[in-house]
Amino acid sequence: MAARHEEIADALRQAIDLGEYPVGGMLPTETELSARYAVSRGTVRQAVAALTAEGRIGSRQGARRVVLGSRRSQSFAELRSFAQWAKAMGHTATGRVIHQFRRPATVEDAQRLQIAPGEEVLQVLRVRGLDGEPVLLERNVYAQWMADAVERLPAECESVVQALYDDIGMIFAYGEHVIDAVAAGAEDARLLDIRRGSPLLRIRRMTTTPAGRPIEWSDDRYVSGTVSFAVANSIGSNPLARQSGQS
Amino acid sequence: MAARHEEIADALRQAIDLGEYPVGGMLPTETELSARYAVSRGTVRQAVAALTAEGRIGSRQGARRVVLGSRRSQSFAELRSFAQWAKAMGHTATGRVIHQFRRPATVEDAQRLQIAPGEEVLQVLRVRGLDGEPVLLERNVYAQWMADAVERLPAECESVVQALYDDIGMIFAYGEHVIDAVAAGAEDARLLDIRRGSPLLRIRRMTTTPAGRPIEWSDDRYVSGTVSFAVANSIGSNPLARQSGQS
DNA sequence: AAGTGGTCTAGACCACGAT
DNA sequence: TCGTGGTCTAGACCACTTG
Repeated sequence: MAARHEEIADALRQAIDLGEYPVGGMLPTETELSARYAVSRGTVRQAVAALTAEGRIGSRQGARRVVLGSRRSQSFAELRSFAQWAKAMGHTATGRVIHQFRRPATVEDAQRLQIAPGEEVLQVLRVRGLDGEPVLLERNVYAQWMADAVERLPAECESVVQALYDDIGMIFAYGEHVIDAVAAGAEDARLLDIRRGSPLLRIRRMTTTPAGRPIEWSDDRYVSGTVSFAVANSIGSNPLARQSGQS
Repeated sequence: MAARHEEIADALRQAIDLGEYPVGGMLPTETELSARYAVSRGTVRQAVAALTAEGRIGSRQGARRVVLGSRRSQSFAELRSFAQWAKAMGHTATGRVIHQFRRPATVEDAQRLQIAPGEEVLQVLRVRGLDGEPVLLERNVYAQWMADAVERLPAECESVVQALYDDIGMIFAYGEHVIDAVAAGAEDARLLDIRRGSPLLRIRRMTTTPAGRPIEWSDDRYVSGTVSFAVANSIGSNPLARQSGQS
C-alpha cells in the first residue's frame, strides 16, 4: 500500500489534470487539505512538496499555492531504462549489441568508475530502436564485477536494466547525466542510418548501485527529433545545473 | 539568517567536499546528527533531503545514507539567468538585440502564455556571448504586459533578468525546460558564426512570475561544445522526464 | 490585522536492511 | 533481532503576503 502522502499527492495531481484546480488558480490551504483528507498538516506538506518538485505547483511563504501546469511526466524509473520508458509511453523498444569486448580501464574510466587504471572493464556498443526505427546509440563501459552478467545477456536484449535485475538482482539506483549536442561521426551515422554531421542529443550517464558503487558509465546519442528531455525548476530549488565547456 | 536546516545542509555539504565523509562512505545516522547539531530529527531530515535532491547522497529505508559524490553545481538562479550563471562561473556574458517587434499571438503563443490568440505579444531575437564568442541565440516571446519594460531595455543588455528586476521588480520564479538537439538553420548559422547544419543544443523554456503568471517563452540554441546541462536522478525521485518526439 | 506557508519540536510506530 | 530511515501526529511560533 502506498503511503498516505502519496495517495494525497495522486489525488491532487488528478484534480489538477481534471481542471478541478485550474492552471493559474490556487490550491486549498494546508489546513483545509488536512481536514479534507483527515491527516496532519505535516502529511499534507509531504504531498504538496512532491507536486512542487515536479513543477506542477508553486509555493511561496505567505501566499496560497499556485497551480502552474498539468504535466503528465510519465515519471520515475524512466531515466534508468530506455525500455521501461518506451513501454510507459506506448512504444516498442528494441536493442542490439554491435560489439562488446574487454579492455584495460583508461584514466577516464578509472575516475568515473572509481577503480584503478588498467583494471579490466567491459565496453559495449548498442543500437536501440523505438517502434522499429533506430534512435539511440549507446556506448557503455561496465565495471569488471558486472562484466560476466552483461556478457550473458542476449545480443538482442530489449531491456538491459530488467534483464540484469532478473539475472542477478542488480538495481540501478542513482545516476548523473550531462546533456549536450554533438554532430554525428562516421560510426554514429552508419549505425543510426543518418547523414554524417547530423545533430545528436548526447547524454553522458553514470550509474551506481543503491549502496553508491559505480556500475557503468555511458555515452548515449539520440537522433534529433526522436526524444527530448524536460526539466522543471523554481526559485530557490532547481535540480539542473548548467555547465561550461566539454567535460 | 538562514534556516537551521539550511545551515546543517551547508555543513554537511562542506564536510563531504572536505572528505570528512568520503565518497562511497556513509553519513552519520539521523539520531546522531540530531544530537550533534542539537535539533530535532525532523530538522535533520529537512537538511539531508536537500542533499538527496542534489544527488550528493543516496537514501534507502533501513540502510545508512550513502555519500554519492561531491558536486559543485554552481546551483540556483542559474537557469533563470544566463548572465548570472556566466558570472558565477567566472565568465563574461554579453547580449545584443538583433530585432524586436510586436505582433499578434499565434495559437502556439496563446497556449504557452495562457492568453487569447491574436492578443499582442513582443518577439525578440537576441545573440548572447560568453567571453566575446557568440554561443547562444535566444528567440523570446513576451506577454503584452511585459512588452513595455522589455522594449525599454538597452539593445546591448548584459542581464535581462537583472535589468527587469531593477526596472520593475519583476521576478522570474518558475520555469519549464524542454531539451533536444537541432541543426543550425540559415539564420542560426549566420548570427552564431557557424556552419549551417551544425548541431545546436536547444532549450525551449517557459517562465512565470511567483504567482504563476506566464511571462515569456523562449527557444534558446546553444553552440555545440560551449555549454552543457547536468541532472542528477535517483530511484523513486527524479526531476527529469524523457519525452518523445517534437512537442 | 488576518491568513497562509515555513520552521521546528517531541514522540510514536512501521518497513526494510544488515547481521 | 536490532538499527535505520520512512511515515505520521499535534502543536507552537515565525515570516511573509494580502487586503
